Amino acid sequence: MTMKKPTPVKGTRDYYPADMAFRNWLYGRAREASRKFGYQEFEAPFLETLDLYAAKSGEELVKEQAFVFQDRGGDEITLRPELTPSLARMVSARIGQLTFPVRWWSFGPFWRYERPQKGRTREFFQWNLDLIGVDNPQADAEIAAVVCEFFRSVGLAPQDVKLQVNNRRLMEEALATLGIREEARATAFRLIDKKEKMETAAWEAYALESGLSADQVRGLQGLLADLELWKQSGELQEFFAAMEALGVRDYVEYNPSVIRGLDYYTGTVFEARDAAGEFRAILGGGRYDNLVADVGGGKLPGVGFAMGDLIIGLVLKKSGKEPSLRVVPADVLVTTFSAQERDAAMRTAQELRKAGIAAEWYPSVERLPKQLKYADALGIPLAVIAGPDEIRDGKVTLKDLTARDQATVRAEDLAQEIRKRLAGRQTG
RNA sequence: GUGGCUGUAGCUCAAUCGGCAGAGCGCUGGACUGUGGAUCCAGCUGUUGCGGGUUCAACCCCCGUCAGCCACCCCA
Repeated sequence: MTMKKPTPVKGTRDYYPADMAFRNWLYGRAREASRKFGYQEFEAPFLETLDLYAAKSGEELVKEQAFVFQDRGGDEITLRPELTPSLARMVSARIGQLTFPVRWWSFGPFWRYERPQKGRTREFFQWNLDLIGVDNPQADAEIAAVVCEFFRSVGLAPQDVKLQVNNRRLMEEALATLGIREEARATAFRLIDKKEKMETAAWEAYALESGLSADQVRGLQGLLADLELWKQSGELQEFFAAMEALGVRDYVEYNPSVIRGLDYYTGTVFEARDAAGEFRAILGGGRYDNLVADVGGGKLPGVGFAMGDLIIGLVLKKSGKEPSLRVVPADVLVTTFSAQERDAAMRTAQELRKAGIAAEWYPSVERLPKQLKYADALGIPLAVIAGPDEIRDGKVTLKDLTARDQATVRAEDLAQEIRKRLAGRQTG
């Protein structure tokens, strides 16, 4: 009985070795930026109870977009759609033992039940980084500076990407002066979030429909056009000054229409975008001063961000900064000359491994050209050839596929000869 | 959840008005029996996503279905 060709689960991605190499590279860059600022790596469960997210992450995210199912005991379980609530839970559980401030980061998979499209899948990876226990604008700036350090390390300059910053407290005060009450704040935030995504006329109609007066709509438009609005916020003034001190002021800019979708943000909010504005936000984050308390911990302020692996990949590709990564780890292919030399070839490969060299052995007897083509196709730079002539003399031939030359050396000198070749390559 | 586009060889894609299903790349072999990337020659590969319908005849038109992509929504 033949099975119908199985299809992958909608919205998941297969990581073939080349994809895995990119993911690992991204992980490495994130780890390096995190490490430089003293952040510690942690991981949370991929499964959480549904109520952890209830009324914290945003209605839509939990009710519409979380993977939820019942376990065999009947409990409502969700595949985590984001990390911050888990982080808040973990911190809250050890609030008496941890040394504050806490600087933690993580890189792992998340799931959202959405319709897949460009830059969005149902299963994706996120880099999360959070600073908990400090509530000043300098802490916000440090978080932003980690982002900038990351961008710099992957080759994205301030002219390629911008960190756009705003502050919810500032916007709340500004809304109040327009006579927009607290009850209407969520609506107003939504309007702010929409402003840059809609045509002006459509946005105005939508705003009026949402219950704002014509005056309020005009006032809101005025706010969103005011790039100097941040000067009315002491927090943002300090934030930008701190970015200056950290030497990354050129990566950030004020944008009054950045507000972020998650409900738990309380102060500074930011998102990074490509300069051309072609893609969605590369990452988003901000200050959440009530979240730890909301999951039953004490009052603990926090600030952090999350970066998905998809958009950053698209931006890097678009800007030509995609790394060229070697997928094949082997530095040398030990060829099998014929059945008579097969055991000798296996021994040679094993000797190289003992010497710390990544060596592939060609696992069947084939014509030499085919074996060398294999090495070429995989990008293995060196090949070892040992036929009857070499073996009789206790020698092997080391072929450099890149330099297009070869030398016959004594078998016991092979590892050293290979190291010499590889060293010359890496410095060059 | 709503709307649009697309499914043809391993990959990228062609196929005129409905009239024998093709090319490039790749792969295999050879030119070259102990030496790779170039070149040349030869060769292999198909349930045209799947199911039904219309027709003398369907990759092409119609209906359904599945999958992928894109946009909305939301967000990393």
